[in-house]
Amino acid sequence: MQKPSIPQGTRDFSPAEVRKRQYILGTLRTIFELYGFQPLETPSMEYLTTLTGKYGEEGDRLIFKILNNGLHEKNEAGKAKLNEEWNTLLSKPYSTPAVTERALRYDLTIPFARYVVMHQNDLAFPFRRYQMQPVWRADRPQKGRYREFWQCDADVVGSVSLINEAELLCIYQGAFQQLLLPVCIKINSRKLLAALSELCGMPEKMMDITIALDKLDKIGWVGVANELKERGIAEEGIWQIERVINVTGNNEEKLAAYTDIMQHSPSGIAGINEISKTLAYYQSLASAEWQGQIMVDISLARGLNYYTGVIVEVVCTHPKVKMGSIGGGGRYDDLTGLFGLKGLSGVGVSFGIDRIYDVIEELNLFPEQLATGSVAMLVNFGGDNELYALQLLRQLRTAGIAAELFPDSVKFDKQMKYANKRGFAYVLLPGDEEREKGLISMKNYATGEQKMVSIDDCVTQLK
RNA sequence: GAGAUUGUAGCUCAGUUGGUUAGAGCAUCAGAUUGUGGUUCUGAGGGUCGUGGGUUCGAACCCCAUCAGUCUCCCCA
Repeated sequence: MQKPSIPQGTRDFSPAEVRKRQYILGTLRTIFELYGFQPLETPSMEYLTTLTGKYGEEGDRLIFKILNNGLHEKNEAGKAKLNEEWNTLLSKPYSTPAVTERALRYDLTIPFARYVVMHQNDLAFPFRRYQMQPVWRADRPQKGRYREFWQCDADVVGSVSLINEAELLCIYQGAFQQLLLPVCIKINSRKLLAALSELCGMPEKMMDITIALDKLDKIGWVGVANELKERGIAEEGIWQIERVINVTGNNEEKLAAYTDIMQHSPSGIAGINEISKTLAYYQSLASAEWQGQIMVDISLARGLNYYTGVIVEVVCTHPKVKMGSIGGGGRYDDLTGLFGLKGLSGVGVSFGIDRIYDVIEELNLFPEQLATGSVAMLVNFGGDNELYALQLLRQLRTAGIAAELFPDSVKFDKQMKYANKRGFAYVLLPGDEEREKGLISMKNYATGEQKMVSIDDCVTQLK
């Protein structure tokens, strides 16, 4: 007999975990709907050609590929070709259509772009959608990183207004407010990062500067300066970057200082305007009760290289929590251009629900009542009592009370132990005496108190 | 792609310099108790010590290989 196990980087979600996850997903869904976003689902698999080349060289390697079916059914000519391609395949990191032409979804953004292009005639732009589905990556799993995990995205395409950015900030605020998580939303613009590399006189080094800068809160300025040096940035450039990093103050003060430093850079000024306009819209739309702060942070970079405008990232500020970002997003111009639909700009945010789950769990902020299933269990006393129990069960369910009958007429204490483990609020005892009198004994399982009541009273009390 | 570390009962783990028949707790099942759970008590079942070689009179323990898990770096969510 083989020992059962599940593939590396995948997880089972037990009932209590599913409930907690659904609590998070449900909260997000309610918010998305409140802001007028529409639900979208796309297939678990896409054509490999849809996905390759969209996530960079590293990304291509991490796409889960699906072996073609019917490989064994090929005719002789097919077999020869397959043999040849198989050998090529083994010597190279990528695949060939003879062996694989489908792959598991790597994220939700590219399938969304594909969907928008395919359905452009049916959609009303600006189109806002939210999507909550699993994605797969053939990465080496480690703490908090899985090969199968869920993403929760909300995006708007077909509008360049910064009102969208402001609305997405509000979605973050509203969602984390409801989930009781204290957060800080960092905001930056890719245009500012571009301006920064201009300031160094090395616009072509933007990626290097961005990657190094992103590590600021992890390795500190000295570490970043070293990395910049290694990546070939001149002393003069590093000095310029340090000058910008050293700017402190509230958002207005920071933006004013950046304006001063970058006054000769058109993209710098554009980035600053973008951020301040977004914040202005946000002020008008924001609710006074939201606790989370929004902070301009020029060291914020975000990994994906398709962002072109405002970028944001959410971190939990609770002192007990040592966790990276729990959400992020930004604007990407021309995402659909890859599939032939030019000039459509989009902006979106993503919630890292596995991390959000871990944080809520650590802070013990899941609502208590999530853990319950059925309210009551009926003990099975067998014989005529079984039929009596079934009638009662029907009445309870008709009244909307979640209840279940122990299906086997086994020893009493076994049924009671089962009830205890399941954590029912009440156990109902339809035995000989109750049946003859047309009553029911109900036992409160928390207090141990038990009484015999009419069936109507029982239904009323459980409601 | 690089590195560290761990594989012993369903689960969590002991197991001494290599030495009889490999242990504990939890879980399961049975009984004390055929209409009263959580706390008790008694007993039982359950292991090819990840796999394959090697060293040895003798290997869970030492050596080699291999597979798998976990973690770190890279990168990312």
